[in-house]
Amino acid sequence: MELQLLSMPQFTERNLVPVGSPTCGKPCGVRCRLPLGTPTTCGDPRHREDRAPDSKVISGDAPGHDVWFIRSGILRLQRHALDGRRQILSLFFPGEIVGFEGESHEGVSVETATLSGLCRIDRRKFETMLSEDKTLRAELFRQKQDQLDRLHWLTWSLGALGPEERLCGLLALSTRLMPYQSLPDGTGILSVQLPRRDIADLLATTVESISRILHKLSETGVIEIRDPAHLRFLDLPRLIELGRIDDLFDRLISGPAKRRNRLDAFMALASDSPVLSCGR
Amino acid sequence: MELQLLSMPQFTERNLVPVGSPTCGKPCGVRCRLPLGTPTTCGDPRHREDRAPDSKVISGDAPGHDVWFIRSGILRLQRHALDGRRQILSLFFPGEIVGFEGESHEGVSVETATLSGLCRIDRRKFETMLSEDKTLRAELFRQKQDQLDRLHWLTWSLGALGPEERLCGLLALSTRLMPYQSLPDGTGILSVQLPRRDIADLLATTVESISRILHKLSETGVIEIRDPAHLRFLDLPRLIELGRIDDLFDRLISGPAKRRNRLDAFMALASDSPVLSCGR
DNA sequence: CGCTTAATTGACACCAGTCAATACCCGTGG
DNA sequence: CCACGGGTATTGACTGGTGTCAATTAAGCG
Repeated sequence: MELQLLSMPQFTERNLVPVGSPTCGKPCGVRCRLPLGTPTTCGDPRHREDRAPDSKVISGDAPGHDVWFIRSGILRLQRHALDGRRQILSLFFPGEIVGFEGESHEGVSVETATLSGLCRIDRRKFETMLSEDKTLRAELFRQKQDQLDRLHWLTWSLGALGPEERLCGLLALSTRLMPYQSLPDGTGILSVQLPRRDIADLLATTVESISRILHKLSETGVIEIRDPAHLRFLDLPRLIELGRIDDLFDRLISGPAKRRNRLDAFMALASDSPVLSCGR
Repeated sequence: MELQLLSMPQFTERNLVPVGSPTCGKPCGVRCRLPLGTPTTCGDPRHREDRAPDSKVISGDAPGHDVWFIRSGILRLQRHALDGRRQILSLFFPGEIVGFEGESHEGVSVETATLSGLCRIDRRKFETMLSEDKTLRAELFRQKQDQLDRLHWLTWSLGALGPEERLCGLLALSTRLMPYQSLPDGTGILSVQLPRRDIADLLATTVESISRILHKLSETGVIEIRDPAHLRFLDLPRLIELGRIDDLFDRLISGPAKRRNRLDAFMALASDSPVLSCGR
């Protein structure tokens, strides 16, 4: 049972919003401005687990009888080939539920990409909750659709775009997925939460290419590299353009909220869903 | 309203199982051995539409207030770039429901890849059916999961494998997705339903590469090319190996059936679901 | 029997992955 | 305080696979 504590030396920096501006009052880790799902805090501390990066959550081989709720951090759904090649198929963000369906195939696994706060839920208990709570059912359905949307983007990118375009697209999307501070002058600073390796394996390219592209972008004046984990976006519109996500941008981000309305119409419920009182 | 009749000259051949062996009694078009979903025939002829290949079903721009049930044929979910590049994100098979959610983004569209028999369902009516029929809800959820599984395979392939491996994988999977006749000697004949162009755009490669790979495989003795639309698999295990889907193979195919059991447990219902009495 | 479209084959160039070496950051221990 | 060590990021040189372009063949249909 690998339960690990918070202070992992080499990652403290990565998980903070460092640039000097206290826009959000709280300690503001990954919680900051995340429109996906509802990063509810788990009430019962007994079910909470704080995980260091690269810690295994779902192994794929060992089915594992738990469902996970993400309180904070980013998880990755990945797949390894025998020769070591890895492809990240999807990322999971705070508020999302992982491990109930489809994440426990042979060969695929789920791990933490960053320092993460999870909440463990017993599978049977979760199924009971599902059968009783329409709101939760609707939420789960919604999340599944979100995952499909994101996967559609990734598939499109991998198939039709080059490495540079893909990276630009990801960067643009990251303004909504990771801590991003808009500055008065229209620029903004992104805290890159994912290590290079994960970015590379997500976009099906290499760390070398990532580096090259990033520096090329900085020479073009699109971004400014403060340090490897902090990028200043000088021209976000251009980034969106380069990433060919003009149309996808809104949908992929604001989708969840809009979609919920349509679903609620027939899947029942009225309240705005605190969603999970986790465990108990 | 582009309702077209069955006899499209240049595709008659492609849509038949031609090789001399009447294994399946009926006229046996795409209906033959399709484990995905339940290709129920639509009772009311008024809602039925037979579509020629490359006919638009969902435009993406014009929302379109219909949901579609696939009686026969294969549909493709695709996305175009401004410069003409196209990526096929997913295929839909008989028994599946299309157009309810997530297929009507900006930029993406759904078209018929082969001659197809559809059934048009009014969106509002469909929503009503959904709210009343637990079975249908469960089925829809199940299909969403199936699409995720298939998309996971595609994403994995695009990201981690080369064109040759991807094609081999697709071919292996096609034994369950398209008409495939197992012969006594262990070999089998696949009727390729998709035109080269669609295969290329699905696997993010070119028709030239497809051709080259196919002929290379025939020289290696893995397959035999009877004609462009009919391949004889001399060594299916090798094909599975080359496509790196050893583990995925079963799951991707038999998944739907198994999964249903788990879902039904809490999403209610007992019967084996005729699923849709379409329209009315 | 000629037309259009699809499929094949060949020649070529270039992008991006691979390998290898260096620079950088950070935490540790002397 | 500084030297060391491990990991990450960066940079450079090289090569091979694949896409691109163009031409040929084959097939299907009127």
